[in-house]
Amino acid sequence: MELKSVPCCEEALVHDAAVDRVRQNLPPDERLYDLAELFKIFGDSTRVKILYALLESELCVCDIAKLMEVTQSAVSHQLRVLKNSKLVKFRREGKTVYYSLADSHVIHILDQGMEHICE
Amino acid sequence: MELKSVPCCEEALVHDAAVDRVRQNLPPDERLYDLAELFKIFGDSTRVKILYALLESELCVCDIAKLMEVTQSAVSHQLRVLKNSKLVKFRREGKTVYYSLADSHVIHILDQGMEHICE
DNA sequence: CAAACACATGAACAAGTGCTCATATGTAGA
DNA sequence: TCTACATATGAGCACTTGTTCATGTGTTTG
Repeated sequence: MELKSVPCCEEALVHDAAVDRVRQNLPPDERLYDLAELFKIFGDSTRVKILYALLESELCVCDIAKLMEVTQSAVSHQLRVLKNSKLVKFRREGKTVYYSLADSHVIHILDQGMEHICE
Repeated sequence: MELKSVPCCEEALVHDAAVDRVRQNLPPDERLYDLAELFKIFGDSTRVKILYALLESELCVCDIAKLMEVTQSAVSHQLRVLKNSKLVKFRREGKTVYYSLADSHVIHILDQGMEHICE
C-alpha cells in the first residue's frame, strides 16, 4: 500500500529521536499481528461466554448450547475457532465431546479484561 | 430469536445439574458483552501497535503515523476508538495533540496476551 | 447394516469494521 | 483576517465475521 507524502509535524528533529527509540523497542510486526488475532478471539460475546462457562466446568457442546440459548451449530462453529487458537481442548466420550479450557492463560486474560471493565 | 426445539443430549438429567450450576456462576450477559467489546478493541493490529508505541513514550498523532507507516487519517480514526474506550488519554499543546496510555490495565492486558502467544 | 443421536462443516447472507479520500475544525503566526 | 499546519471526521467501499440452514461425519445400539 502506497502512502501520500504528507508534510508531517515540523518539530521533526525533536520527535524523530523519540520515534526511532519507540520503533526499536516495538515488538516485530508479526508478533503484534498474532497478538491482535488472539484478542480478536476474545472480542465476541458468544465466545467470551463459552470461555466463562468452561471456567466453571467441562461441558459438552449440547450443554453449552442449552446454557447460552443459541443453536448447536453456532456453538460448534465458535468452539472450532477456540480450538484452533488453542484456547480450549476436548475429549471424546462415546457420542459426546467434552470441552474445557486449554490452560490458565485464558483465565488471566479474562480477569485482566474484567478488571478494566469494573473500574 | 427463536430456537428450533432440537432434542438435546439424553444424559440430560445428569448434565442439567452442571448446566444450572454454571449458569448461576456466569457473569451477567451485559458484563460479558462489555468484556467482549473491550477485547474487540485489542483485536486489531493497528490499534495494538499504537498501544505498544504509547507504552514507550507519549506521542503525537503525526509521529504515530510516521512510526506505523499508515496515513494520519487512519491513526486518528483508531485513536478515537481507543479514546472512547478509555484506553488512551491526550493533552493538547498548541497545534499538536499528544496521546498516552490511560492506565496500567492496558499494559497488563497486553502482557497476558503476549504470554499466551509466546508459549 | 440401519437408525438415532451428538457434533462438525460448507454455503450464503446480513451486519460490522477499517481503510481511503475529501473536507472540516482548531490553533498559531503574519 | 488570511494562511499554514496538526488533527478530526463523514461518506463510501472492500473486506471480514457470525449466524442460520442444510447436510455430512462419527459413534452407539439394535
